[in-house]
Formats: sequence, structure tokens, C-alpha cells
Amino acid sequence: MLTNSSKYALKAVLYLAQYSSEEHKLMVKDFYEKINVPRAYLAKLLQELSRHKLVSSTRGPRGGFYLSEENRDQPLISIIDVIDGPTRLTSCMLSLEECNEDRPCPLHAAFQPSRIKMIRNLEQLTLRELARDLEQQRSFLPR
Amino acid sequence: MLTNSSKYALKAVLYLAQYSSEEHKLMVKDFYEKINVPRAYLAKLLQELSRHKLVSSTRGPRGGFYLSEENRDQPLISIIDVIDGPTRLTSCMLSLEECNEDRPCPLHAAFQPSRIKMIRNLEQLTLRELARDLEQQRSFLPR
DNA sequence: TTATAAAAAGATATTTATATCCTCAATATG
DNA sequence: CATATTGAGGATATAAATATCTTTTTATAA
Repeated sequence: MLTNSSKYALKAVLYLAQYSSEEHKLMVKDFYEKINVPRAYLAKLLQELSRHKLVSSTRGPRGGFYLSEENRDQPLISIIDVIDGPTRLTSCMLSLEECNEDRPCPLHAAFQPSRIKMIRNLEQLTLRELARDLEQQRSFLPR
Repeated sequence: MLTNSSKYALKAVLYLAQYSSEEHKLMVKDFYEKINVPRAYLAKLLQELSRHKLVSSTRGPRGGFYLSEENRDQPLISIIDVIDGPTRLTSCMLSLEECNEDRPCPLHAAFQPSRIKMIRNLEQLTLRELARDLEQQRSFLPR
């Protein structure tokens, strides 16, 4: 479904959404263990997200990563698109280029409705909303 | 969602479901191009499925691969389980071991319904049913 | 202004998935 | 029984994903 990389990235931004702010930045070394992601690899992923303005960062002493208010309004799909590439979830289940509604692949009819629903969710749910669920203990983010 | 390997495998069994029978076996060299799968790699995948009794084969002249009537009654998930391993689709979206209904991960609530629906489809749809769709031109299997 | 701390960037290593090649074993047919 | 043909199996090669290490840049604050 998702690559390890995008799972790592989602865990990281959800953690940042919960525990960071512009006034309280988090360094990689301070939370990579909390989300069980390899330290150096997490740094790479966050750099990539930072380049795409999906997380915020500053260098130097007292620097670190955090989510700005704008960052928090991004949908989940934006993280996945940057890390996994934008076609990962939308392409045909059998990766057939010519699959479409008029000439669907054998899996198309049965799976397209639930696939579309999942993608809509990813496009609509924002980090802010999921962070609220975490805060209210309606969901949890164990290592 | 699925690996290339299981996509290849699904395309192959769907092709065999359409065009092979015990009386009309297909050799790898005769159809790998039809489904756009690397020849030697397709052979490997079919061997693996054969070992698990999901496709039938005989060696020697006039040998090849085909689907028996029993093979045709297998659900799609059995192919995927053999090639990708059985946990690929069922594990948590974030691969959190401790994610469950009582302590769900942040993605759980939004995605579990459509995920379950997809998995049910894979468990219930048989090769025979999808082959029938192909035969009736309700679906298509382009290269 | 200097020392230090942090991310950014680049280079490299490792692991897994994908792909190919070569030999062996089985089977049909003359 | 000999031979050709096919899948089975093992070994190897390549590409992509995952992971680590080192150096550079930027910012802080003493």
C-alpha cells in the first residue's frame, strides 16, 4: 500500500503535529526513537519534506523541525506524493496503462470504489485533524 | 498496493484462465509477451505458484502451464499471499504492530472500512469469475 | 567574533526486489 | 531407447529501496 519511507514520513509528521511548534522545535535525535525510524534515514525524509514546504525547519543551535500552521493544513496525500511519487496509489491495480472505465482491467470494477474512497480520504484528511484525534486519545501512535 | 511480482502473477493466471486448459497448455515463451512480463521472471513466478498448487504444469514436449478446474476456483488473494506474503495487505497502514480497534493508529478509522472491503473482494473473487468477465468482454487484459 | 549545534547535502553501504542465465529432471514421441 | 522439448531449480546479475556516514552550511549565543 504505502512504502516504508512514506510510513516513516507520516509517523514523523504526525509526531511533529502533536509535539512541535515554532516555539518548540524537535531535533531528529530527540524523537527518532519515539517513532521507531532509523535516525539518519528520518533526517533524509524530513529534508525532502522540508524542501517541499511540508515541514518547517531551522538550522543551528536551538534549531530543529516543526510544523507551521500552514503545514498542519496539508492533507496526508501531499506527504505520500512527495515521498512515494504521485502515481503510487492512483494507477491501475495491475499497472496496466490502458485500463480505464471504458476498458477496465479484470480487477477494476470490484476494487475501484474502495480505492477511490481511500484516495479521497488521503486527499481530504489534514495533519491537523489527525493530530486532534491523537490529542483526544481517539487514536494512538505507538513506536 | 501490490508488488510488481504479484501483478505479474495475477496477469499470468488471468491469461491462463482465459486461454489454457488441461488439453491446451501454454508454454511461457508463447504468452509472456501477451502480458508484458519478462520471460524468465514469469517462469519463476509460475513455478512458485505451481509448487503451491495454484497453477498446473507438466514438463517435456507438449508440456506447459494451465489452470485446472480446481485452480480456477481459487480466490485472487491466494495468488497474492504466495507471491507477496500473507501480511502485505492486512497489516496496519503505518505498519504499527500495536494498532488495533481498541488503540487504533491515526489512519485506522478513516481507512479500515475500505481496506476491509478490498480484502474481502480479494478473498471472494475467484479466477473463474474474473475469467468470465474477460470472456464476456466486461473487462480487458491489455499488455 | 568564535565555538558550537543543528539541518542540508553528498557519498557510500546494505538489503530487497526484480531479472537473467545455466544446468537438471521429466516426459512425449519417433 | 534416443532425442528433443519443456518446466524446475540453482546461481548469478542488476536495479531500487533502505540505511548510514561524512562534510558543508546556517544559525545561535557566549
